[in-house]
Amino acid sequence: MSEDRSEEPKPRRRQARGERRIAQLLQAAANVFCANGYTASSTNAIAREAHVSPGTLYQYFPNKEAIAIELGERLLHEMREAHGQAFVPENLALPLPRLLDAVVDPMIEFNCANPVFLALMHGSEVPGRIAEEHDALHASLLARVQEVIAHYAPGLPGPDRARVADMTFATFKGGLDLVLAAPEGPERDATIAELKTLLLRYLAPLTDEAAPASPR
Amino acid sequence: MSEDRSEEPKPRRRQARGERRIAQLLQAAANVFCANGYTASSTNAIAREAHVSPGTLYQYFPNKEAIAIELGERLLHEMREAHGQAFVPENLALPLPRLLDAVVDPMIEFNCANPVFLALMHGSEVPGRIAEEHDALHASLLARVQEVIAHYAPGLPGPDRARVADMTFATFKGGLDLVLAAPEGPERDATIAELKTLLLRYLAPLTDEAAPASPR
Amino acid sequence: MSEDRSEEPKPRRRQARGERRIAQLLQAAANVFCANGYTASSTNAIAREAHVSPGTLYQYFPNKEAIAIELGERLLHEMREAHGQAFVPENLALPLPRLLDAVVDPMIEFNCANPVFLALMHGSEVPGRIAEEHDALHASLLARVQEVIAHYAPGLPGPDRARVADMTFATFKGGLDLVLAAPEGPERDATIAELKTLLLRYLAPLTDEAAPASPR
Amino acid sequence: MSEDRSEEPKPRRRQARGERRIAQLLQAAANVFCANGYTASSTNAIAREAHVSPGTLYQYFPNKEAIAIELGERLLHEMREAHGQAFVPENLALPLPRLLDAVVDPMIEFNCANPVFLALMHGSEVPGRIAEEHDALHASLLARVQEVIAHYAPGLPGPDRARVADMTFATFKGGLDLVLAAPEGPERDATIAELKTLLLRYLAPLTDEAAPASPR
DNA sequence: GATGAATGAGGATTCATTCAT
DNA sequence: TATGAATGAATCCTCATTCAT
Repeated sequence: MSEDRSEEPKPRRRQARGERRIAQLLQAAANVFCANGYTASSTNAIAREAHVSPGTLYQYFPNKEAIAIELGERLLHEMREAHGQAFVPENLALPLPRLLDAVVDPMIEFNCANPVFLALMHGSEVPGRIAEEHDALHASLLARVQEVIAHYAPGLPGPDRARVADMTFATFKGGLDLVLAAPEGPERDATIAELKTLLLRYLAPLTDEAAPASPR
Repeated sequence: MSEDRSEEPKPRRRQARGERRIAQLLQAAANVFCANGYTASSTNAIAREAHVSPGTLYQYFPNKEAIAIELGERLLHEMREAHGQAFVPENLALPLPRLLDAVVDPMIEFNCANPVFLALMHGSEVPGRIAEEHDALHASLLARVQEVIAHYAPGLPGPDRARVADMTFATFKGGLDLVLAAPEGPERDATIAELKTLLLRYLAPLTDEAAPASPR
Repeated sequence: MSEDRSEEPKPRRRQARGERRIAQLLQAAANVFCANGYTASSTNAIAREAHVSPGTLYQYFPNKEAIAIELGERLLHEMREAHGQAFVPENLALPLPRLLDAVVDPMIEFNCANPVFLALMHGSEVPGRIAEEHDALHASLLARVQEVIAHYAPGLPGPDRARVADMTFATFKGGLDLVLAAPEGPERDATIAELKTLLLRYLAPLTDEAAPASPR
Repeated sequence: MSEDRSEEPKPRRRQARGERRIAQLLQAAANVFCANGYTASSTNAIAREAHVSPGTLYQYFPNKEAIAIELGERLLHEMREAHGQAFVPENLALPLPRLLDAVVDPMIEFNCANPVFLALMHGSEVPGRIAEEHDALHASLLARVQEVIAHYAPGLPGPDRARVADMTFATFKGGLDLVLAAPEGPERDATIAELKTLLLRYLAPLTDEAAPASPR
């Protein structure tokens, strides 16, 4: 609050306030989106949750969609910064079960801490048509999965790899729903373990060159 | 539901007319829900799609939610009637890959023919809190999965079985999204095959006592 | 109001009600447009003036602009029906002063009775850029003026005729403002007379081949 | 307004700065009013156009209306200073056609250079009720016209003179609309010439005592 | 002064639902 | 039964204006 006079305090202050407001609004949006889903959330409700007037909200975001987009981007960055090391080369060298731990655990942790993330991924709730807004979020994560798969199953042709990545990701999302729905505690832990088992069983044959890749 | 033959036809007519209206409205609702998602669908739009006035719609359904519920129930019944034999004892005796074919294929077929089904399951899009309306739908299907799992892995303790069923079902839903998003044709077929592979790899160890259950 | 039972009364009633509502809404819009101008008039205010809810207004008009358009068209039709005979061949045969009486008087009368007309012509208040919505209204009237001028000054080249028509019409509009601003009574009458004098002096030389056309 | 030379420069600076701000804001307002009309112009848009914050705008003007008023007054002064000599006695001695040139040409030039002027005269677009804000502007110009007419037609009784002045001015405004709407170049020039013809034909009989003043 | 964040009432428009016919 | 007119609260968003810094 007191001005440090050897620096540029005015703009700093202003921007700091603006940033705080934005964060506050995004947090409020996260709460409201979680509670009602994106479509059913109103900008007025978000403003109310943030204890600001609707006008204030619109000073920072041009419309509802922009809030979701910004929220998604922030979450993505946050996730990368917090758990980005999951995809470092060292981890890629791990055996699959360990890699799954390294990738899935922080991901789940992050989603437990930020349940909006899933809410945004479920997006505009229209199946078979993913809203552009959430596309980026989705695409970015999918790319990660593809990388890992490419590393583990280098022999897999591109289209197959894409399909496996899609399926892996879809499965993970489905499992994540379950994890978030489970009450925190042993039940949730067991669900997490089960999800890892599922992914492991699915992906192990891809990397296991000796074994017949698929029993079909 | 079963037809009593040889009785008073007049009231039957009335009911028949009502039934036709209801079917018409539900079909319209299905279209609209598919196009826009449940939340973004308006009852006026449904009435319009059904070539009926809003007042008429409310003569058959007390509110929007009731439409979704009834639609879900009908779809469930339809699914049971059309593909209920998937769960007959004969199928339960099949080896797992065959059972998967027997269960998954009609299920996917049904969902391709009735994409609302998935739309309703995604429900009110709020993760971690399944709307009561779609609960029944969900629960009913889950029960089926549990039965099959109970049959295939009789030694599995109850809680584990529930968890496996949940996970299986969640995975199936996730895969179904992918299938419906894929363009009809070879791509969709490949996605279906992949989904079955996934399920097979997940479930096979449960039933395959001789084999090492899990590579972990 | 009473039902003639040998005809189709139901639809008639409905349509009649709708028509009445539309008329009521347009009348309300006329009042509000007159009082505040188009831009500053709110649909809510129009609905309030019509003693209906905003929703009702939107059952008959898709948006504010549509109200202005419909209002303009109705006024135009009304004007044509009420005073369309001003342009009949008999009048065209009159000497210019009589023609001016025949054309200007009913026009002014109509505008006194329907002051919205002018409000709509002033349109979206942006000079040099006439809103499309009111264009039709404007164009239609202008065409009439051109016809008369073409008849009175057949030797006038096309572009000149257009210019004269534009100027005549602009002048008339300007004079109309004055007329409407004047308090009803002798002052208004004098203003009307003055406007006719103006128009006569402007147009007389065009038709009066014998006289020296213009002192310039 | 006139500069007192050789006095304290400090306060002058401040005022100078304030003056610059005001000029900047008024110029911005002019642009915005021209583009959207008065009603549809927002103070925020004006501030933005002036590259200034809304707060700054309100430091110089108490409200939106005050901006229009001040703008109108400045334009009036500017017009007087730039073209005020149009009304000097020498011009009044000219024959009417020459006087029209002397008065109309600079007026049109000024309006072409400052199209807001017309926008403000059209004012709040409500016909038959001239907003007080623009009243002054209007009245001032009208007074000039009255003077000229009084000079040219000294025998005209007061009320008639007022009416003629009103009509002349209204006509001029209408013609000005046309002029500004015409594309710069020969078309605009022709429109200007036509407007002068119109005014000449209207006013000539007033001054031309020999001729029968009005054919009515 | 200058800033720009903040306000909250108000604007256009929609929607679930009701009601008179 | 069926209609569609009617409702009014709620939606998204804007704007004139104020205020703390």
